Amino acid sequence: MENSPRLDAVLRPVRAGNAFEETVERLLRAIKLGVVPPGDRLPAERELAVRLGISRVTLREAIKYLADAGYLQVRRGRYGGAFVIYREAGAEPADLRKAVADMGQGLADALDFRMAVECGAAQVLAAATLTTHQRDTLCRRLADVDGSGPDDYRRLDTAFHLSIAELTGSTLLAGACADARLRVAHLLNAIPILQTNIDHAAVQHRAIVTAILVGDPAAAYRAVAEHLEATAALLRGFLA
Amino acid sequence: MENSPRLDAVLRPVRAGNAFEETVERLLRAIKLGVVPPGDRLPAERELAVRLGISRVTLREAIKYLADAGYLQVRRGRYGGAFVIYREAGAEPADLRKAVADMGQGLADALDFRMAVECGAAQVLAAATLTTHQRDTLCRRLADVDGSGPDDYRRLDTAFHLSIAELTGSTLLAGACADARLRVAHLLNAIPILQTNIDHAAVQHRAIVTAILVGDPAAAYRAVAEHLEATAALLRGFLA
DNA sequence: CCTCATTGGAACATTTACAGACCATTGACG
DNA sequence: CGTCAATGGTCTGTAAATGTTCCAATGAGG
Repeated sequence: MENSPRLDAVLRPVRAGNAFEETVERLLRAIKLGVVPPGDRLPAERELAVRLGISRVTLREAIKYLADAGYLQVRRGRYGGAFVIYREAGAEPADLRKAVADMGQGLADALDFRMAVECGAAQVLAAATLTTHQRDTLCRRLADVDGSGPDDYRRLDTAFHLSIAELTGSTLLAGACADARLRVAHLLNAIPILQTNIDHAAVQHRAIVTAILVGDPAAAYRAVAEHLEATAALLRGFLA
Repeated sequence: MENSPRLDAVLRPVRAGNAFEETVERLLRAIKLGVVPPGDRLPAERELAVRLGISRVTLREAIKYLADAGYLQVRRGRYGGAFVIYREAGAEPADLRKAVADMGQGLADALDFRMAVECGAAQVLAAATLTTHQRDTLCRRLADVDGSGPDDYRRLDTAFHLSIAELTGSTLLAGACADARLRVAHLLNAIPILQTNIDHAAVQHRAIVTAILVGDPAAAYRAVAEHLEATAALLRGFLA
């Protein structure tokens, strides 16, 4: 019996890189996913270092790097901090084509991963008994997306999708969804935001929320799958 | 707009502990999952260190610890190595209760994660067009479990479940499923293997395979969810 | 019975990461 | 207009982890 695939899956690297690299990656994720919106600041260094479980020195190196790269602006003194100054630039179709090609095999991998993990999260949430607070949060996030302007759309759309995973209460699941989304985030950002797409997405978002509130996992799956398949098909098109 | 929950999900600790602790944990999981069956040996230190992305010194400390704890026997010279001498002892209900209590909040987290990710994987696979080879592999893994003896049951059951994720072709998804299963493996091992459960599981396994082969994601979800919910409910019972 | 490739064992210098203490700056608020 | 709390900036010593090199043991195969 071959057990090499499982061996590879289990005996994989213990750590993705050194502390500095992992920290940069983590902060970049928070920035690109809009967890900390442009103009806002990261938590204070001392607090953030504790959150991330690293030393302040290492954190500062990562912040320095991101400041040099143009993502953060650091200001001293009380009411200072590391402010997000990054804003997603609209990419050219040629750039998107190149980005898709660069991912190669990784694109299908990432899309499948995202599909599995977001569908799973929605179903888990639909199968759970929700508190009033959970229902309210979900509806509020939906309203946020619907009421957003062009500048905020991506960020609030991301917030909506991630909140589904977060509401399950599983940090592992939330982390997986955040990871999945980040892997395709730069591609999604390169797709122009058309009113048609927004309207279409709004209908699908509402279907997802309804299925979850009603407690229908099967409907939740169909709604999420349909929603994600739309963008996935668009991206896959660039591979042909 | 509150964004603290998303902030917690993304800005969480970069590393679970020091390299030594993480390595011990990783090896222990490989052993308890049966990825390296009793009597077999781990890969050579030099190779394993590369696989795990750590130094040989750190790996050796972890191996030393596991040898002292009675999981491994280390032999020198050519054809030597670190041999697995651990055999799953039927755990006392008290031990299981303690183990469940120790996981605390992490248990619900892990169970939800596993549910989401395994359901998602099965649905992705069911939605895909499968090659003959994929179908054969799936059926073979199912047959392996059905034809297994008490000693091999856990290991082959794990192999069956993981092969679903592997067959999607997404390494990210396979990794997530392996991770999910590893987190509850030691609890599952503590549950006695009853013929009733095996028979019940066999029916459910067959339902999962059928749903995937037929290409029915909804049925795949129901089958996997029902299968996982059985053990999840059992474990949750120890929290009450 | 010897050889030797392969394996674990041990020591070294170097790099990375950490913890903690202290300094410098800022701006809201009294 | 000064205070001072909260923030980033800097330094030092310590511990952890690494990379490298060499040594020691083993046993299948010649």
